[in-house]
Amino acid sequence: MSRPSQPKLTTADNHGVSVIQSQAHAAAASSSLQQVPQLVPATPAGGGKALPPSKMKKQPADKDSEEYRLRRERNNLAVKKSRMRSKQKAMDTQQRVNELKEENERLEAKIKLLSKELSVLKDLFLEHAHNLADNAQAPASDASSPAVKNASGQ
Amino acid sequence: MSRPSQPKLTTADNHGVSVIQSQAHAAAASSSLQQVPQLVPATPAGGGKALPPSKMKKQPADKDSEEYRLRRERNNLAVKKSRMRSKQKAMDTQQRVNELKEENERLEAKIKLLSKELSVLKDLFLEHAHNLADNAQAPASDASSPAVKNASGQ
DNA sequence: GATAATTGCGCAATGG
DNA sequence: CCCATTGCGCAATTAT
Repeated sequence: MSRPSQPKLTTADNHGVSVIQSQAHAAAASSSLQQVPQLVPATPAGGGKALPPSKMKKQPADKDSEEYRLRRERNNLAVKKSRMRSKQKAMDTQQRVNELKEENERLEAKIKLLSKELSVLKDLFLEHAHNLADNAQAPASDASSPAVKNASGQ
Repeated sequence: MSRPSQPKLTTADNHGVSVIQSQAHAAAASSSLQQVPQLVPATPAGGGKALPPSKMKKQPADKDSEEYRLRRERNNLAVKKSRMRSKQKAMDTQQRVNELKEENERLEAKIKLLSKELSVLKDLFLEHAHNLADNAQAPASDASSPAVKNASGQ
C-alpha cells in the first residue's frame, strides 16, 4: 500500500469486456441485488408547473438521453474530486499526527530539563538553609566556612 | 519487479463518449429474458495449451456462472470490509490527533508551571547572593536586609 | 494458482 | 438545478 500504481487502462476495446453505452436496461440480477427500474410517470408537459408535494418518481433515467449522459459525467467528475479531497485530508491528518508526536517529544524533553534544573536549585537551597542554620547555632567563625560539619539529627 | 503501469488518461475533461464499464446485464426487468449469449470456449479440450506470449483474452466473465456470482459476492464482501477498515482507520487517526493535541496542551501547561517555579527560585537565589555580598561588604549591620531589586531574565 | 485485500471508477440516492 | 457525499457493485491489480 505504498505505490499507487497508475490505474493504467487502455482503450475500450482492449478488454473484451468493456461495453460501451447504449444499453437501456436496468435489470435485476438473478440472485443478488440490483437497482430497480421504475415506472414512468409520463412526461411533464406544458409549462411544467404545478408540482404538488406528492410522490413523484423520477423517470428511469433514459440512459440514452443526452441530458442524462451529461449529468452522469458531471457527477463522475464531482465524485472523483470529492474522493481525492477525502484522501488528501486523510493524509494531512496522518501528517498532523506525526507533527504532534514530534512536538510532544520536544515538550517532554523540555519538561525533563526543567525538572532537572529545578531539582538542582532546590537542593542548593536546602544546602544553604542548612548552612544558615549552622551559622546561627555557631556564629563564631567570621567568614569562609563552606565545610560541612554537623552530622547529627536525622 | 513492479512494472509501472501504462499511462492512463484520466483527464478531468470532457470525454466525448464515456466508456461505461461492462454492464452487460442481459436480464430485462419486465420482459424477462434470461438468456445471455455467452460465447465461451467452454471447457478446454485437448491436452495442454500452448499459449506463448500471445494475447490471450479473458473470457467475458460469464455472468450466469455460479462460479462468477460466487466470486463477485465474495469480493463485494471483501470490498466492504476493506472500506470499513479504511474508514475506521481514518477515524482513529483523527482521534489520535485530538488526543495528542490535548496531551500537548497538558505538557505546555506543565512547562509553564515549571518555568515559573524555576524563575522564582532563581530570583530567590540571586537575592541571597546579593545579601551575602552585602554582608561581606558591610558585616556590621544587624539583620535587616533591604529588599533587593533584581531582574533576571532568560 | 487461488483467495483475499486494495484501488479506481461509475451509478444512483441523498444532502446542501 | 448543480455540486458534494456516500454506499454499493464491478473489475483490474496486488498481496498473501
